[in-house]
Amino acid sequence: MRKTTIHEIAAKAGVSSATVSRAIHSPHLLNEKTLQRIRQLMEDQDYSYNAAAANLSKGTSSGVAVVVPRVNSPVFADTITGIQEYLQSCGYYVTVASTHYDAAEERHILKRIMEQRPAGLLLTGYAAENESFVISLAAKLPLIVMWEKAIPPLNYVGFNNYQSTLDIFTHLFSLGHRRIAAILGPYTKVVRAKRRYQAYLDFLSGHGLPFRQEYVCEAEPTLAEGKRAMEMLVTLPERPTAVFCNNDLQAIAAIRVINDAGLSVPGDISIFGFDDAAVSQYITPPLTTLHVPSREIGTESARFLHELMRGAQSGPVAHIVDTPFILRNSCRALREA
Amino acid sequence: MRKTTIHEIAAKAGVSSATVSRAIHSPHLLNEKTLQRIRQLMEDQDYSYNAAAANLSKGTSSGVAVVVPRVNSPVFADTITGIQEYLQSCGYYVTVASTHYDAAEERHILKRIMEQRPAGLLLTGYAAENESFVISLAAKLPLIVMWEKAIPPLNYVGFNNYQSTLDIFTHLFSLGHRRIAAILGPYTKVVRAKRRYQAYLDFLSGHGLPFRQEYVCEAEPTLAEGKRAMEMLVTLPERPTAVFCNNDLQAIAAIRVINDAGLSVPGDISIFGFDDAAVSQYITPPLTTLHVPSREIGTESARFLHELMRGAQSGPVAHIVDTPFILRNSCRALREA
DNA sequence: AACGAAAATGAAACCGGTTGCATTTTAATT
DNA sequence: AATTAAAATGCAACCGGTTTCATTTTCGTT
Repeated sequence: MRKTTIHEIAAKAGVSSATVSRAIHSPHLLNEKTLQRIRQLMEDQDYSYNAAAANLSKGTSSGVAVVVPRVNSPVFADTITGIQEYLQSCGYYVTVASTHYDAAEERHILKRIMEQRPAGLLLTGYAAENESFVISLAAKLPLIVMWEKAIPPLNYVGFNNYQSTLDIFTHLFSLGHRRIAAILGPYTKVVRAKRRYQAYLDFLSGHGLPFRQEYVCEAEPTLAEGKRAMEMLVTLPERPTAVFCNNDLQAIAAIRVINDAGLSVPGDISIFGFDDAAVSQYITPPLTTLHVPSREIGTESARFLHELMRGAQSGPVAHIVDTPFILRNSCRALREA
Repeated sequence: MRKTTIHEIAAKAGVSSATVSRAIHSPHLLNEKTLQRIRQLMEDQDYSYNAAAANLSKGTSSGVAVVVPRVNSPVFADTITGIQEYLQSCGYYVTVASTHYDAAEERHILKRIMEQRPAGLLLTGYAAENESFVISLAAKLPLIVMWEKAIPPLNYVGFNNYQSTLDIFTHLFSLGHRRIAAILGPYTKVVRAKRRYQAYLDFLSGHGLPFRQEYVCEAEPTLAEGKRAMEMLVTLPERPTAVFCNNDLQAIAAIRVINDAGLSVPGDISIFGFDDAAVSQYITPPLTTLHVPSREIGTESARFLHELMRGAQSGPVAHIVDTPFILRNSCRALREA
């Protein structure tokens, strides 16, 4: 049951294995008849190219690894989709790994991935404490950080999480809101979330608003966690009039909780989401949110990575995607009672 | 900038490369001092294991390929998550490929994947015309079909799409509905969708209901397509009183369309979804649907695959997961006017 | 001290392509 | 027919681990 090799094909075709190798990769420089003969043989013998052998010989593979905190978040799923579709069409295959927002696991995963000698690496952020490690990786292979600005020499495709978040709070302020709560991501662990938290703090102090511990929730970007956080907020003696949610899933769950408490969105509480998940425009009320072009981040990252992998010596990639407000109906101006 | 190899480590440690190889995989059969010395050297020299070399030598890799129609469907994303988490913890890495519901692409992808000599293969269904090809693959490596019953000798973890769908229609019938429309998947292409379509046909004829072409929509399982389909249905002179949606995303979009048309769910039209996506319980009205344990399908498939890959000679895997109704508020009994 | 079994290690073939360079074949030109 | 450039193909070392079988070391026993 052993696999046929190019050597066997070569023997039967009366040529050398080099010629068979060329038949696969550079058919144009073979004699037409030889080529036909070899191809026929490969067909007959059910030949299957052995990528592992090629990888070893060439020192690299046609694999690209994507590292995300979790696979089943809508936004990362979109990003992965963008990457996957683009790279698959270029002949690369995409391996996905998840870190569960854990720095140690991230580091371990990255090491294991490097053993595969991938052609490129796509990271969704990275833990702060792994920064120097990531930089050392970037010296070894094409690498792009996604979803966040990264410091040189790292390439990135993302946006300014700090600024975007700040803009949202400022917007809520301009609508008259003063009691503004924030359901944030795991800011003690994730750089991206940390920046958003910082934006919240700076917003408060910048507008002379008091910091209230009970107005800030650290939650994973899931429906369940959004629910948990909102359940806490809605029972507060002094309820917030507006809540920033770190992602749309949390926002959707928050709306449900608010409704279940007999309150209305945006009547009693305004909700501002983050990401603009596909489903957000279909819910009731349609969600006001900030659009993050998750899929485009994937596609663009893949495109740049592809260029780097093909050896383009372009300067460092620093691509900032646009994140416009999507004003729908879950947020409105506060009318003074 | 060449990578350090075990041979270099061996030379510096004054041992043979075989010993270094053992230090990596079977440290217990090395002398303690030798082991320490080698490990120290690996650390100092920044040694990185070359998986490609190992793959070639061993004839297999520690990679598992997952083939899905599309990555960013919530249900497949869940399945992939389940797979990924399970297998990553077992030391495998997971490569994802998508077929876009295209048989030719599926076949092409599978061939390319086989070049990687993966340790196992996980398929989300497969195109009907590729069946014999898939069966031939199953003879070469551990392979499990997910989301659908498969015929021997194929292993599968899934459920009976035909029966589950039939149950839903029967349920709607028992609620008094007679004008029942169906937004189906791409049944001309996907086996899974084809079976559901057949269930619809059999339901109609089984209950003496007329087949109306305008009541059946072929649509991809996306929000946009669900919207398109429902927009068509809602303008029909004789509107359906209940609509089966092939997946929850379509159902969510359908509800929005109905609301926008000034009608209510379930007041005017009952909606029955499929999948029980995480978000479905959070929307308004909470969606009545059929729960598909997407993540569990992934986990179970991964578990079985893992067993097969470790050489367990268990009989064929035929695991049917439970798909209970989740009765929420988008569906109700028809009261005769 | 001698012996045998167990533990530790080495030698080298092997996995299946790749590729630079050499060589042969073919075709074009004078 | 001779010359030469171009096209086609071969040779063989190489990529970096793995693994079988043989050999050497170590160590407990008598």
